[in-house]
Amino acid sequence: MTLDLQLSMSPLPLQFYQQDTLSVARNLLGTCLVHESAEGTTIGRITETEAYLWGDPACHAYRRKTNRNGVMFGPPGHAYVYQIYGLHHCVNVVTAPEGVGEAVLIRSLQPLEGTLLMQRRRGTDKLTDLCRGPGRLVQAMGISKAMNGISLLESPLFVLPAGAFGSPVPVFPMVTTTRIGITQGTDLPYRFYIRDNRYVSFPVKNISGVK
DNA sequence: GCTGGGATCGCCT
DNA sequence: GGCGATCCCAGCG
Repeated sequence: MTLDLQLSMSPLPLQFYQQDTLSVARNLLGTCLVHESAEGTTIGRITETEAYLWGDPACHAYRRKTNRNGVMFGPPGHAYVYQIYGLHHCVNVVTAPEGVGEAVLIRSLQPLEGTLLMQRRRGTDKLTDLCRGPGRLVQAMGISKAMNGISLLESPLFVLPAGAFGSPVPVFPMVTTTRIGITQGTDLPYRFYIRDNRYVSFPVKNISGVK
């Protein structure tokens, strides 16, 4: 199938993001994140996610709604982009009904289209370094803080179902572990990734279950 | 108004 | 595997 035909596929609909947050985190594995920018189109298969839930001390929305986390309290199916450590940005998909602050962090992608553009944006040729890690993938995809709050149901930023771009749509083994880089809620098994995939940030760490 | 911590990365050894 | 860069914002006063 050509790129044009692939892109004619429909983005994941609102109903996808209305699933409970852990289901969204699991079901995002294997889907394809697309950004149609002025520089060109980049696409990556989602290989690693983390869920951040209501009542979860590691969740940015744990305490209350603020300017920074406000988008998390909005309707599902939107992008939550924030800056971390003053240098990098991370992208989440907002889940849960309006008023409930939950989201899924996208931690890694397998580059599928626009890899030359990704290499230029990242300043490296190494395929595995383009989108492995939340800060890296945001840079490779050309996602900016200005995109905080935009809808994920339409261009320029959206997700195509698993099965696009020759994904192994049937089944792939999924690993469930604790989350990376947090100091609270470290025991919660809210991180998911595709097993044996090279494009994962920290494989096989604190494995609590393999499906 | 000030202070400290944070869902990271790249470079160094 | 360790560490420095670097800045927004929440929390406190």
